[in-house]
Amino acid sequence: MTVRPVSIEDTPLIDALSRVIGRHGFEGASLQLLSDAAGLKRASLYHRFPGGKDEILAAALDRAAERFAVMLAPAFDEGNPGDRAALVAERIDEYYDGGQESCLIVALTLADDERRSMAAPCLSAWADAFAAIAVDAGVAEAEAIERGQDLVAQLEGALVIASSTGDRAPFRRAIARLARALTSPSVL
Amino acid sequence: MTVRPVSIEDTPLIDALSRVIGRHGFEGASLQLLSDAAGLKRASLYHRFPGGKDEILAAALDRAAERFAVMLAPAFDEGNPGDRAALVAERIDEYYDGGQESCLIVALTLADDERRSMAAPCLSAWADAFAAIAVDAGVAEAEAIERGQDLVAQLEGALVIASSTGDRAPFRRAIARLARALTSPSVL
DNA sequence: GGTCTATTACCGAACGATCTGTTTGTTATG
DNA sequence: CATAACAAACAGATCGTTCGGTAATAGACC
Repeated sequence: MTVRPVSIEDTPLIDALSRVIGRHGFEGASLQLLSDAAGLKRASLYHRFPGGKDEILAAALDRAAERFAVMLAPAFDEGNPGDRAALVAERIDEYYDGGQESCLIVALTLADDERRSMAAPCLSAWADAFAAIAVDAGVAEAEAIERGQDLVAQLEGALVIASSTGDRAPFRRAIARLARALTSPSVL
Repeated sequence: MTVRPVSIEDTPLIDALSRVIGRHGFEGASLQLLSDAAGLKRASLYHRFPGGKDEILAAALDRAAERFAVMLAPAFDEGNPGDRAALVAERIDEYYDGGQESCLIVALTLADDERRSMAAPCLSAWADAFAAIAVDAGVAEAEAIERGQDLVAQLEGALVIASSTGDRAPFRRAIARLARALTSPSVL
């Protein structure tokens, strides 16, 4: 077996690159910015990702899907729906660092149609996880699905506001309300 | 007085340019794309906007502020808060074409820090207008402000979802719920 | 242990292409 | 005659990408 004297491991590397794409968008994330954030020269990035920017984006999306799966896992566990919702809310808060972190999904909104649709599965998984909790809390399925979507929208919008104005209060409120909004028997 | 044989008037020109910036972001909106959307060659765009892309962005933001003022005007009228909210909701729905239109504010989220902050006043005006309606409906001021922000987040997030997945249902629901959410005496 | 070789990560330098920003001159319109 | 629009080109920067070379390590062989 060969030994690889890497200067930065794959996981933190991809996380750093994801942050740049999330903050500047796919087109705005120039190799210069990516290189700076990674601590690797442009040519070295091509050694890690021979497919160029597209492969970097694919890696970022794979990593996002992986992190989303962990983040949303409690939604599909057994147990009290309220507790599961609270745990998911806590992990979402961690993932987005209390609203400071920008969202890769939002960033891809400004890319080509092809790349824009790459984020859709993440969004669906998110809404589905919320809906699963609501269903377990006794909410009718049709309404549970709507609530899931709407609460994802609430969080995404709060992230946009945080990015634009720096005000993280809407995100904090959305996180704080999440469990109640998912499990409440009445309308949202 | 001079005569100006323009091929496209300022207002529709700026609207077309705004759409391009909203869809591709400021960096992604190359002069090629802007030129195509405007039906004017690059050199002609420089004739209309001698300051280049920055002047185009400034014009787009001025126009957005103007359209926002019209859209939100009923919030500061007199009369039934519920009716005013419904009227504002209708105009928001028009502005974003039922969720099809992408939001310039979201697009600027991915720009430089300087340009990113340019969208903040629009966002504040929006939330303030919502808050004004809620206050007139008898909601305590502190909660009214929060509701305003949260409902803006709901709408922005719904626009993100529409951009990503093409599903405009969350936006439609947010519009439909707006008046009730603003004027309801209970919590959101 | 010492030496060779293969493999790997990384980097410097350059490539062609595209972008922004601008200029000059021409055509067309009112 | 003034203005709008265009064609064509320019420099300079930056884009994504490729190629060749360097340093460092691992295993093989003596």
